Amino acid sequence: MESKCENCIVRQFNSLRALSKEELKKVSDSKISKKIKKGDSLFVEGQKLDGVYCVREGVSKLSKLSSNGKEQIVKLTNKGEVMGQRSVVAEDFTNLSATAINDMEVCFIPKEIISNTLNTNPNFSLEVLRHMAHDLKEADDVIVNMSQKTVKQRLAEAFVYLKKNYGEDEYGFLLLTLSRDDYANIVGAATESLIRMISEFKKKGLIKTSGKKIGVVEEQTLQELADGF
Amino acid sequence: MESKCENCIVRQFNSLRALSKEELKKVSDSKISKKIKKGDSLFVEGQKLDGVYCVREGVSKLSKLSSNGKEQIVKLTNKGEVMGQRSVVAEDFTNLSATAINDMEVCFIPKEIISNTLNTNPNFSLEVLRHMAHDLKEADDVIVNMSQKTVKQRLAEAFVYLKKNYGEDEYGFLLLTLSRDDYANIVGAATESLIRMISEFKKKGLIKTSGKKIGVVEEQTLQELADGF
DNA sequence: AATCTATTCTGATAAATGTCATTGTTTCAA
DNA sequence: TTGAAACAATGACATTTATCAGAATAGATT
Repeated sequence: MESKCENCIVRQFNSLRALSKEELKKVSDSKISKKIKKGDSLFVEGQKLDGVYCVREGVSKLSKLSSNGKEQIVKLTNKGEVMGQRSVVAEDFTNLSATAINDMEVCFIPKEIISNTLNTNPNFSLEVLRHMAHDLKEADDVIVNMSQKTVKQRLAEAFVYLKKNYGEDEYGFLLLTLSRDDYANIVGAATESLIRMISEFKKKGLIKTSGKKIGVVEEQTLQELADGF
Repeated sequence: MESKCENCIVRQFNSLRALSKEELKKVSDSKISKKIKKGDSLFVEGQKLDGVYCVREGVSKLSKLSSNGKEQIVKLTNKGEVMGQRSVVAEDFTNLSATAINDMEVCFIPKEIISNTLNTNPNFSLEVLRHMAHDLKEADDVIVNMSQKTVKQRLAEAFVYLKKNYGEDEYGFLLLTLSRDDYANIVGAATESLIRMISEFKKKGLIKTSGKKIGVVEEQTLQELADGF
C-alpha cells in the first residue's frame, strides 16, 4: 500500500514543503515508491534522470569515478533529502552515481512535475535554490579540506560527522556502518593508508572497533585533530 | 558616466538575462558601478553581503582560508559572472573571499532587488538555479580532482583551463597572469612544490615562461597528462 | 643606474601517502 | 557448519609532496 506525500514527515526536511496542497497531491499521485537493497544503485554517473528521488529511509553515497578508476564519495545523503535535483534543474546528465549504503526506501518523482512546479511556484524554486546553495557551500568546504588537510585530519572529521549526523547505538558504535573502502573513498586516500590510520586511532584510544563497526570514543580529541590541534 | 544594464552585453551571460524590461530598469537604476584595483578585495569570507556583483571586466579569485592559514582558490570568475548569489539566496554569510586578480569593473546590485525578483519572476529563479547547478557540478569535479589527481595533473589541467577560458596573447602567453602563489593555491600545493613542477614542465617543453608570464606550448600533451596519459 | 623588496627558484631533507605482496578475519550462503 | 569470497590488516618499499633554508632574479622606486 502506497502512502501519501501529504502524510510523509520526510517532506518537512526538503524543498517539497513549499508545495501547495494541490501540487502535493499531484506529486503524491504520480510518485513511485521503491525499495533499494544495500549495495544497489539508484542511478549512475552520466545517466539522464527522469525525475528525482526523495529519501524516506536509508543512506546512500553520491560518488564519481575519477579517470584513474578510483571512486570518490562526494556526499552522503540524509533521510529527507532529494537526490537528482541538480540534474533535473539543469536538464543535464547526472554527474554523480547514487548507491545505497543500507536498505533504502525512496520515492521517485517524475521530472515533469518538478519542472512544472518550478515554473509556476516561485516559493518552490526558492526552496530548491536554498538547498542547492547549501550543497554548494558544503562542496566548497570539502574542496578546502581535500587540499589543505591531511588524511588523518579528514578521517577524524569524518568520524565526528558520522556520529553527529547518523548517531550511535547503545554500545557507542556508529549506526552507519561503512566499509574501509568507503571510508577511503570519502577521505580520498588509498584503502591501505586508511586502514593504517584507523589502527592508529584505535591504538590511541580515539575510536574502538568491532568487526566493521566503529565507535567514536574521544569525540573532542578527534574534533581537535580535525581542526589541526 | 554610468552606463545602463539594458545596453550591457555582459548580461547575456548571466542570470540577469531572464529579467523583463521593467525589472532590468530597476536594476539599472539602483546598481552602483565600482572599479576594483588589482589585489583589492570585493568581499571577505564571513561577511554579510548586501547584494551581488556583476563582473563587467577583469578576473577575480574566490578563495577560502583553511584552518592552517593557507588559502585555497575555489574558482576564478569570468567576465559576465554574478558573484555573491549563493550568499544572497541563502541569506547567509559568504563562505568565500573575492579578490581582484587584475583591475576590475563590477556593478553592485542591492540584494533587495534580487530577492524581490526571485519572488516574483520564476524565470529568473530558474536561471539562477541553473547557474548554481552548474557551479555545483563544477565543484564536484574539483573535489574529485583534488583527491584523486596528483599535483602535476592538476597543474596541467589548470594551464589548459586558463588558455581555454582566458586566451593568450600574440606571443602565445596566457592573458591571465597569476603569481606562482596563486597557482599553488589553485592546485592546492606548497608554492615550492608548484614552482618545481613549473620548471619541470618548462624543461620538457610543455610550457614556456617569461618572468611571471606563462605560455602553453603543448596543449595536447598537457591535456593527456591531466587525464593521466 | 643603484637599491630595495617581493617574488621566484634551487637544494637538502623529512613527512605523508601510495603500491604491491601477503596473511588474517568476517560474512554469508550452500 | 563449513568453506569460498569478500574484506581487513600488516610489512616493505616507492613515490609524492611539504618544509626549511638560502640564493637568484624581476620589478618597482628613488
